[in-house]
This record gives sequence, structure tokens and C-alpha cells, in this order.
Amino acid sequence: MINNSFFSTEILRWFRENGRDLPWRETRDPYAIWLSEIILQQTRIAQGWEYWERFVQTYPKVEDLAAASEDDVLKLWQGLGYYSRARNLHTAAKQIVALGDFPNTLEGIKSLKGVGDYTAAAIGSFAFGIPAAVVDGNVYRVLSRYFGIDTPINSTQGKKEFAALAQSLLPASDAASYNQGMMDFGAIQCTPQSPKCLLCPLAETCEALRCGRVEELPVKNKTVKVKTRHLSYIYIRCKSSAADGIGKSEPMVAIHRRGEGDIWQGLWEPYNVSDVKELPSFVKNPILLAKDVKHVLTHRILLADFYLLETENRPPLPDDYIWIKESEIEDYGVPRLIEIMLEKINPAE
DNA sequence: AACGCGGGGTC
DNA sequence: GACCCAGCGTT
Repeated sequence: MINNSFFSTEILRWFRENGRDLPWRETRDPYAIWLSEIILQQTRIAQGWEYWERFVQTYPKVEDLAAASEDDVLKLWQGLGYYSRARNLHTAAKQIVALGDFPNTLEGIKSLKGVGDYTAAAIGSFAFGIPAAVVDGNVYRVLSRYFGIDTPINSTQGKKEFAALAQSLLPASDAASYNQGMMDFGAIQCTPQSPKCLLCPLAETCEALRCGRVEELPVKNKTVKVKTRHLSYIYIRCKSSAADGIGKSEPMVAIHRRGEGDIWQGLWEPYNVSDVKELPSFVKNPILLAKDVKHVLTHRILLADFYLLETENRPPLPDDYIWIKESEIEDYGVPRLIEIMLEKINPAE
């Protein structure tokens, strides 16, 4: 396609002077690099940074991660979102252990659960020097502007086109620096809004700037409409002790794990009565803690009601609910919305 | 090809 | 509000 060595050379030059200093760039350990790439999918570096540090510290080797429980992995992932990443991460860790070594080919890396085209190219180039071009949101933006390409980046045609263009521009001997340079250039210089065109080293040859189309590129097809969804939770605190009845003990609370086919799969939550047509008779005089708490996701607007119900005896709940000591709930991974609910029940924990 | 999936930052 | 972030998996 395009063999534009000027573009690539300028990206590499810009990167040497302006590249970000990131801890996962200081290693060639594919495990640590893989961790960073999964954590950073659709996630800002500032948000993922501490999670990466916690994961490499808690699970220094892939064997440690593979041996962990899914619950522990989800707990460590709590608050980061897109929880399928955590489940796939755990699955992939076991895949890697079964393989004996971290795969060192593009195909091998991509066979790992949760690793797609972008992540395979990133790990391959950073850890093994494989000349594969990454195409992330930054790359789409930089290429669409510099070359003036208005093919929608979320269309099949656009994905093919930009992938081929990115690959044709990649200097095979410097894949890692080029890839990192493209992403940093997009994140720092060629930003989504208010790109720094006045100070851009590529301004003179930028097609979007020449045509005054910087603000309208990249083109993206319309997104789906965000729907509103109501949720209702009852935090059931049971004061009587466990069945063994040894003295008075800490209150117990009921939680259950969210299942497949919905948001927050694998995370835990209190008694969920969102879809209950009629409240069970044991729900008497629940205390309303908060109504219509707004929680915005990419694809949903959630409005949640929080209730507190104090009881002496454990009411009958659906089979999948378990009773735990109130203080133990911090050992369970919960959605951010439930964290907010817990903060209302136990302020400043 | 379209959709589901989180949480947070920025303008 | 709208847009975006080191995207991937499923249907």
C-alpha cells in the first residue's frame, strides 16, 4: 500500500522525544506485558496503572494467576469494568500454563482468550519484536487524519483498510517503538478534541489539516441508542447468629453471584428485586436509602433504588443466595454501583 | 454486521 | 450531554 517512510520516521523521532514513561515498557516479560494490554483495553492509562501494579504484585508469575480462584481475580479487577476481561484473563493464564511457555508467535498469542488483533500485535511487537502493527483508537485517528481517510473506522471495510495501511507503514526493524509511538502520538499530540496541530511535526503533510477536516475525522458509524434500566436492591441484614447459635455474633447479609447473559457476570450483589413482580411477604418496612441513583454505562443508563431490611431471622431467598458475615462482603467482587450502595449503609468503612 | 459489555475522564 | 479510552466475544 503506502510505503511512507517520512511518516514512520517522524513518528519514531517524535516518540524518542515525547514517548510516555510507563512501567510495563521497562520489561520484555510477555506475561507482564500481556497483563498491561488486557487491563488497558478500552481503559485509560491513568485508570489502569494501579491495577497493573496490583496484578503483577499479587500474581508475579502466570502460574500464580492460573492457580488463583476466579473470585479472587474478579475481586482484584473490581472497579475496572468489562469484567469479561478478568474472566478471560484467568482462562488465558491457564492456557499459557498448559502450553508451558508464553506463546511467541502472532497466531499463538491470538489464540489466548481475550486477545484479539490489537492485543496480539501489541504483545508480539513489545515482547518478541514481531513486526505486527497495532490498530487501536489512537491509530485510527492518526491515520484517518494524516491520510485524509473517511472510511468509517467501525465498519468492516474500515478495519481492513486501516489495518493494511498501518501494517504498510510499520518499520519492521522497529515495530515496538513505532507501535508505541503511534499510540502516544494519538494520545498526546493528535488528540480527539483540540489536537495540537500548531505544534505538530506532521502538520505540513497532514491531509486533514490541509483540507480543514481535522475535526470531522475519524468517521464513525452511529452508535446504538442507550436505554434506561431500573434496578432495586434490598440489603438484608440478619441479626440473629448462625445456626450454631454461639452467643451473639456479627450480622449476616445475603448476596448472590450474577449469572451469564447480563451485565456484571460473576460479580456479587445483595438481594436483587429488580424483576420481582411482587415483593415476598417477609419484606416488611424496608428502609429506603436512596432512590433513582443514576449510574451510567456505555450502553445503559441505570437507575437504582437501595433498601435496607433488618430482620431477626433469615428469610427464605432463592437458592443461589448465600449468607455471609457483614464484614466479609469486602472479600467479594461487586459492581461499582453496589460499592456505592454499601457506602450508604456503612459510611466511611 | 450488529450488539453487549464498565467505569471514568474531558470538553 | 457527547465522545472517547492500548477492544473482544458472541450472535
